[in-house]
Amino acid sequence: MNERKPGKSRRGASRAGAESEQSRRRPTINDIARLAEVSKKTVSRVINESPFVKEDTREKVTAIMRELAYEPDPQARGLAFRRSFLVGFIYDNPNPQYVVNAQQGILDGLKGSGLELAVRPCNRAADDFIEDMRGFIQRQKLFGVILFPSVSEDERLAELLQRLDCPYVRVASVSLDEADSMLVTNDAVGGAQAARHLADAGHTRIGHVTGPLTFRSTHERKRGFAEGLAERGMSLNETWVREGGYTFESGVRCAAELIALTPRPTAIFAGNDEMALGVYQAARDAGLRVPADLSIVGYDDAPIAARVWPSLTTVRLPIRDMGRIAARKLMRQEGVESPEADEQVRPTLVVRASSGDAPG
Amino acid sequence: MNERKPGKSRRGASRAGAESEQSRRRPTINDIARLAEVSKKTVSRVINESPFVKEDTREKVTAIMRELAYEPDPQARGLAFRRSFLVGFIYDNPNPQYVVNAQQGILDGLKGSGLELAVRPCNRAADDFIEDMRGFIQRQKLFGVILFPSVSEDERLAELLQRLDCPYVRVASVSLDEADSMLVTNDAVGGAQAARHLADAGHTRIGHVTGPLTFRSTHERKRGFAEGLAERGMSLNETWVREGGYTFESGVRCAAELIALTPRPTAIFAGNDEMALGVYQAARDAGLRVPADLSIVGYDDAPIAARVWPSLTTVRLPIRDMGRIAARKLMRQEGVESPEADEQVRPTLVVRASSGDAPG
DNA sequence: CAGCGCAATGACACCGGTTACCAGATCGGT
DNA sequence: ACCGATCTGGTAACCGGTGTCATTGCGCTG
Repeated sequence: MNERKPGKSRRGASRAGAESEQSRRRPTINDIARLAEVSKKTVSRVINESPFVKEDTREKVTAIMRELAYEPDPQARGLAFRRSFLVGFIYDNPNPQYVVNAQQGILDGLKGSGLELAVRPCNRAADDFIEDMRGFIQRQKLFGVILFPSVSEDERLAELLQRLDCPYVRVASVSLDEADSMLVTNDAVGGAQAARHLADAGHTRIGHVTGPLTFRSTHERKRGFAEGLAERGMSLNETWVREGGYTFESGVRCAAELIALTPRPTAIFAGNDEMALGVYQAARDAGLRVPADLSIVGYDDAPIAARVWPSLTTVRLPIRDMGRIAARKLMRQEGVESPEADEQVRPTLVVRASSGDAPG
Repeated sequence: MNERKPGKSRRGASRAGAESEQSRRRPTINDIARLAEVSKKTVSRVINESPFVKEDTREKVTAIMRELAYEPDPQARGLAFRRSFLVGFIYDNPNPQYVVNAQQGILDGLKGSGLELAVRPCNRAADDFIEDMRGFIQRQKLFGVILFPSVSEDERLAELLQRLDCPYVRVASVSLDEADSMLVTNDAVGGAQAARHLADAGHTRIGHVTGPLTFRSTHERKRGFAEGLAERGMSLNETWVREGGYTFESGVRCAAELIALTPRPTAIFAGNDEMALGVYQAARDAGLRVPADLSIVGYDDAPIAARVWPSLTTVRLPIRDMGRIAARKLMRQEGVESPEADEQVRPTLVVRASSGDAPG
């Protein structure tokens, strides 16, 4: 008698005919061992690439595994290893484009390794945030965790991961941890590129709508922007800086304030593309033409940047690459072979139609 | 001697001090059984909500589980159940917004159930597509799979899932399967709404840029659109219909063709927002004002729809809801309690600035 | 009061791999 | 030919749960 609740599952609904039962069942390590005339331990050694197996034996076992299309059961392996083959992707970024790209990159990096990706959005402001994460990490005995901004900047989570002995890689705009666990995005470089581009076009009154000051990336982008201006003999005028919230609405509001100044800036560098679109809106509201009256530069190169009119000049972040690199970093940390050595992550400026020469 | 490859893992690197070892280890079912003075089988019964446990016993066991913050190991359970607690989300939609929303919805539905979500992008055109999927499903012994368009329309995959006895839910614009496994998106309803909206604004020459004809949704949206026009005593003129590819560029191309006709349409219904933006571009190229000279309606309500100027009238698809409903459908199929009964998925028209009265 | 049926529980094997430990085989050196 | 060192492979226990089946205790019936 089955003790489980009913549930009209289709499983096991097949007829009792046991004819091809043997051949239908997935092969186990015992089947391989029997056919190869070795012990299951030896098969296990082959699976785990132990060096203590004679070449002949290894080949024989490998051949049979291939023949039966044998795939070791990750659950059983995980149980014995006291560890799963699940990599956790924990994120709290509201930008879908960002999340999907990061996720895709991580999957690129994981491909072929036998590791699966379990995704987990989170809310850092929630009371049970840490408890929730602890449950996820510990219950699933995660192989490792990959963190992207802004949750990557959370020290409570980092501390939890260390305490639970769970390997992780943090992607962030500044180094917060030991090098092995960090992938730095060089946001300052992107800021500097935006600054040089606008300065070289002759702009001298340049505004900046920043992200929330609680984000590291905000400071990095601003710092780089200031440095870029400095290279051209200018300096960032705080009068023309406003703190936004990485949202469209905040972009509108901040840009409207900047445009209302006398003299007004002739160019605005927005901390992300979303806010840059808000700047477009504010410019339209004020009757300013882009880029004739006002040049605009964004950050991220969201797909929308190429779709709006005029198309948006912006700093492209290689998010997908970052995901791939982060995944491989994690694997290498854990002794899994991965094809590629470390790469540098560098933002690049994509010049489109929203930026032009300074008026006058 | 350790046979594994090195890998400078931090795991197990802690000092040998065994003082708090006992209390640090996660409790197992044996610990609970010992403290509750019952057999582990009885604890197992409590975990699985078997009805054959005396109320007293259940309470005692539950109390101890809570006290020790015991969480059964999903790997061990899965091994014994011959099934994992992983739900697979297989997708091939290129639209990040769509993917993230669907994913978020599925996670909403799964929340608190103990099921985790493993994501898997795929390429239906690849030679090893089915083999790849088979590996994923069988190796991980997936609890179930959720499919969104367009991979949800793939019959080879559906057949594979049936053969492997893996439960699934398909989200699609038409019913392709038994009701339990299907969540229908009623795309025709959305098409009809667009048609009525434009007809009521006085448009009589209405163009339509469709998606690829290989997609079911394309036919549904077009069918609904035609029905909506019919309700207003009009009919869809095939002269004003073009097949696009759900991409920006195809939107530009098709709209340019339509605009070049004499007489030209005064309104265009695009099969998705991406193409609708292409229509904007074509209108600008032709010197037409939106919506004064040309009204435009899209489909999806992508975030960009509210950001462009003029903002885009479009049909909103409740993708996140669809994800939640799909997840719960899957759970209910498998006898897992889920809080909510079935809901209907209905697109809604969001009227913005890109559509207006017919000129003249 | 014996006999029955059923709720409640436990003993034990098993899921598919792994490690710990041991024993047999191989091999070069003397 | 003998011996210890070095490989190689086997056995048993274990990872943390579940299935099967037997056993216990109890209220009810005849």
